[in-house]
Amino acid sequence: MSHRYLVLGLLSEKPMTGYEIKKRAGSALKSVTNASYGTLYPTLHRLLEDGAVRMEEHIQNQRPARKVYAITERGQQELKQWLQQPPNDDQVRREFLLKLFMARHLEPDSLKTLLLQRRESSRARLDSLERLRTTASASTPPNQVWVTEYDMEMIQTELKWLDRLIAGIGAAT
Amino acid sequence: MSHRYLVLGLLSEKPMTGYEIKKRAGSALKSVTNASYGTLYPTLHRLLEDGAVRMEEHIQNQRPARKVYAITERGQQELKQWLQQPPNDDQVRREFLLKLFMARHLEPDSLKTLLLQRRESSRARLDSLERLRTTASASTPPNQVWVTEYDMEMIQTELKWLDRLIAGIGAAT
DNA sequence: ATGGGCATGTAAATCGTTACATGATTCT
DNA sequence: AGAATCATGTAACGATTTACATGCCCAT
Repeated sequence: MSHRYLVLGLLSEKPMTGYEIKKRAGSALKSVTNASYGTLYPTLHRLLEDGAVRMEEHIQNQRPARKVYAITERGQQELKQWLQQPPNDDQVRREFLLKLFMARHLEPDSLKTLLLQRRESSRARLDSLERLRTTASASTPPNQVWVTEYDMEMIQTELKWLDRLIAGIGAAT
Repeated sequence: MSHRYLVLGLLSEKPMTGYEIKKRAGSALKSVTNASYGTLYPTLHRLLEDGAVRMEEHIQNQRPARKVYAITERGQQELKQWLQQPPNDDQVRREFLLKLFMARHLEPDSLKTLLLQRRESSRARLDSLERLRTTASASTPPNQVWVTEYDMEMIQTELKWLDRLIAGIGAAT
């Protein structure tokens, strides 16, 4: 039940709506999880039941009310306790790598397409991280910057590796 | 249903038992998935039903029979078709990074422990990859080597990043 | 003798995605 | 005019883990 702590952690920064949590999870924490609304909203409801968060409804006309969630004392405590435990191992599911692993069943052209598309999306991700970084105010906690740096370095390493591969298969043709 | 293709792909190398598939998935393909027996065995049964694999039982005394699975023509075809499709995005769940992101709620000592333990397990993983690499026979397909190189470079990048962080928080004390 | 590796599997519970439903506002 | 963003949520389905069940063989 790790999304519980994702949500709790984001709310410990500042009160937010479900929608905002999703956005933030999808930018700064993209390498941590890919949670969808179908996970996030029920998690929020559960947290509310358990008294780990509190909710304030801001009614607007003709639109769904913004439900702003804030962490409670109980929630803070639960979060801190969870933080003490050693983290579980990373879980991954990488179809791209799996396909590469089986590339021997692939035409050279399809392989090249696979690699080029990966490079494209990695580049895009790197750009968005760069934007995130320059946007970050001076008040951004250093530990959050560390995570962004981690992501950027990983992607840069991947890009170099991709470029080498692409050059390699190009030469072999 | 991506484990279907993981299994199919491994069986396209050579016939194997469920147990062997698990081992191989846990070494060469650790960065692709962390499938457990509870996923792998039912996947194998399903594949058999669908005629994508065939099974041969090798009875031994006093032990469960080894069930050796091999890919069929149908399976080959299905695998190739899947390979043509563009891969889904990577899915990740990284508690370690999430905890780091929230490290402001953590005592300096706990933070240091978190980082040191991560370094330890990353080192172990790097060692096992190095062993995998030196063990790899000359007949190992190049694309499989690429995946191992990918993993190694990622982990090396992570280790450098970890060392920097650890030095940084050490200095701050 | 103790632990690790070999070797199979199932059932319950949880977890998560996808697709759907709804609709105003603001930017291009 | 059309696309994107804001904003909530549910239901059905599918995927996965965890825990359980069983037991021999081999090396230290």
